[in-house]
Amino acid sequence: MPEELLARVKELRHLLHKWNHEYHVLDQPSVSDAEYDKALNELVRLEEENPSLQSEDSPSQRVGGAPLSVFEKVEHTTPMLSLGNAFNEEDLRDFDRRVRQGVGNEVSYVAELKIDGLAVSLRYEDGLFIQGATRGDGSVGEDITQNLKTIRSIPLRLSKPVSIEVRGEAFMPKKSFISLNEQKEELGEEPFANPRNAAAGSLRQLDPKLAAKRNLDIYVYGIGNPATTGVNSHSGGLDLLDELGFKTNNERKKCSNIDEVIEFTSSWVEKRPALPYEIDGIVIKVDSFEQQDELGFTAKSPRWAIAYKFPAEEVVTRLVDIELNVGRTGVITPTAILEPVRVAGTVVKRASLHNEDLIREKDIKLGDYVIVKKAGDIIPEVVHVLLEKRTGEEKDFLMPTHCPECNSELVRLDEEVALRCINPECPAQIREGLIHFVSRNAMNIDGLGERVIAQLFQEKLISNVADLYRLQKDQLVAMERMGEKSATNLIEAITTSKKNSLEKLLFGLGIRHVGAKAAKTLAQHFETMEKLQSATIDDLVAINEIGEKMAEAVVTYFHKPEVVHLIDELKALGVNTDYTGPKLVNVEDIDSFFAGKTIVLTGKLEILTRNEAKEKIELLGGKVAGSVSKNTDLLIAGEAAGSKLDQAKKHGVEVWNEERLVLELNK
DNA sequence: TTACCTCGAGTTCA
DNA sequence: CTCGAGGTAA
Repeated sequence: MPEELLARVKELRHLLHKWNHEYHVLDQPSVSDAEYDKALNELVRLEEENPSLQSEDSPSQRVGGAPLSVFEKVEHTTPMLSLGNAFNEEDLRDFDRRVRQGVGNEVSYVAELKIDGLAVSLRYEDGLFIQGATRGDGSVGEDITQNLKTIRSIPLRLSKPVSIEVRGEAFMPKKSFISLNEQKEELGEEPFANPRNAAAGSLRQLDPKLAAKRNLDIYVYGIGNPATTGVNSHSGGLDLLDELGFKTNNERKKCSNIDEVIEFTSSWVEKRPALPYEIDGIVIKVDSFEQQDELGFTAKSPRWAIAYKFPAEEVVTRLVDIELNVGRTGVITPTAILEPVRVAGTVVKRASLHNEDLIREKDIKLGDYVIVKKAGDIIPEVVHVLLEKRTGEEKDFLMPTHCPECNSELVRLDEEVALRCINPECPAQIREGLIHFVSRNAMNIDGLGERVIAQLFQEKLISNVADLYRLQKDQLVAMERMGEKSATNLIEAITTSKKNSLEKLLFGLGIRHVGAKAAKTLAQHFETMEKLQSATIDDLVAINEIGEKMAEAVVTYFHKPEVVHLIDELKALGVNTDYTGPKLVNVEDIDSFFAGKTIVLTGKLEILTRNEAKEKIELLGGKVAGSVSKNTDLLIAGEAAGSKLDQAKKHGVEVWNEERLVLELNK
């Protein structure tokens, strides 16, 4: 290989990297577009002619590589959580109060624009972009590396060889959206509904060459593994991201109190339309990482951040009808059928009305003009009726007295708002139950959607969940819109689902009060269906997280003769009924001082954060409680311990200092 | 709840 | 080529 060639390729890459950064990140181009394109074309040509020169971080990657056949799943190293929402000033002040209660009054916040796009994660190793993924459910997303590489403001190589995972929001600028839709219309194609959908659609293309044409952009706003970077605050993290060559959003402000935050949010309500991209709110984060750690997380979101959402767009339309649906549990849900109307970027035709009380409370009549908005900008909601638009032609809506599907009498169980069909043979309930059984969190049978289930049920090919495992391929092929290929895939998916761990089956069965979480707890504790079937109420209540209601529901369920029969059938058909997930370690089996003990932390800890301490204790089988009682085994008293220390003395509880705790933890 | 992409089925036309 | 289903995102 001629040396000049190698040198030229290197030079081109260097120049293109530099120009790219100037243009897309700094917004200060030093060369014309034509010059850039010329260099890029030369590089692409040289690499094509000399395949040995190709490289993952070459700017030539921006034009899009070979099409993919599927998106691979990727597990995020640290989960991508969603944020809690604030809809008004009061919510923000509540948030501030909670934060200061946790970490004291010395708090600064960083307020940033919340870009309306798609959350993505970007992984770099030794400064090289190696993988990009969607958020997915927070822990597992899809690998969209090839498409993300076509976004010019994503650096393929960082200014320093660090290994880092960053998070950002990919979006389509308003301008690109408008011109893309103009192009589409010229070609006679359907335009995209809004920039966010356009961006999402672009990133879901299997062919990255198409994504490359879509002019997407990104703002990077966070680091997944900040502990490894040496920075100690969110604002420091953003500065680091700038330094590494990422594009961050400059419209951010460090605020020393909540009033400044509120002023920032309200100033953007007016400035929002003038931005070249869409935003749907403001994100507020506690700046200090130490304080973030101290605040920790709730089950679904960090306690140190919140998303302020701009007031939702409200639109007037007419409610033409109310439809009734029977759910899996027999609950009757009324749904408003609306005259189609555009709200917040999409056309809304229906909105759930939840129950009869809500209809009465809002005094909704058929034919009323109503205000509609999208709560959290996603779920449509009828806000209220426009009484002044009443003509007298409106009709009262009456809840039915009988099930719309099986015509049996509906009942309202005491203290419940819902009206229910309690006929266990109600076809609607059976059908919905089957749909639930195959759904993702339950048995997860791919290719079996609502429609196919409804069709199978209609044609009496299945009448309970065991029948699914009796289906034959030729029965499927005989159905409408079901060919050889689909049928094979479906049978395969059904067979695969037999191997599922017990909790999936338990959740799928749809026992009252047993959701995905409880199903897992039960499966972990009992490990086999037989043991669970013979459990008594006392056995169940003894388990943490299982209350009386749930215990009763479980016992009642397994005592029904038809359930016993169903489970026998499933077993005979080869469905696994054992727990096959990671083994739950029995607390008594842990060889640790903390096993089975209840520990309370108080005062200011110096070595560990409160959360770290809690996690470590729980890992060793201990339980961390909030206040001291006679059941407390041990109190860890940090600096300036207060009333809890007195309480402990009163109850004769053993007291340790933090050092002693750390020693024991590290044993 | 709606929009978007992808896939397979079924139809139409060369 | 069109249609409808499934899966994913917000």
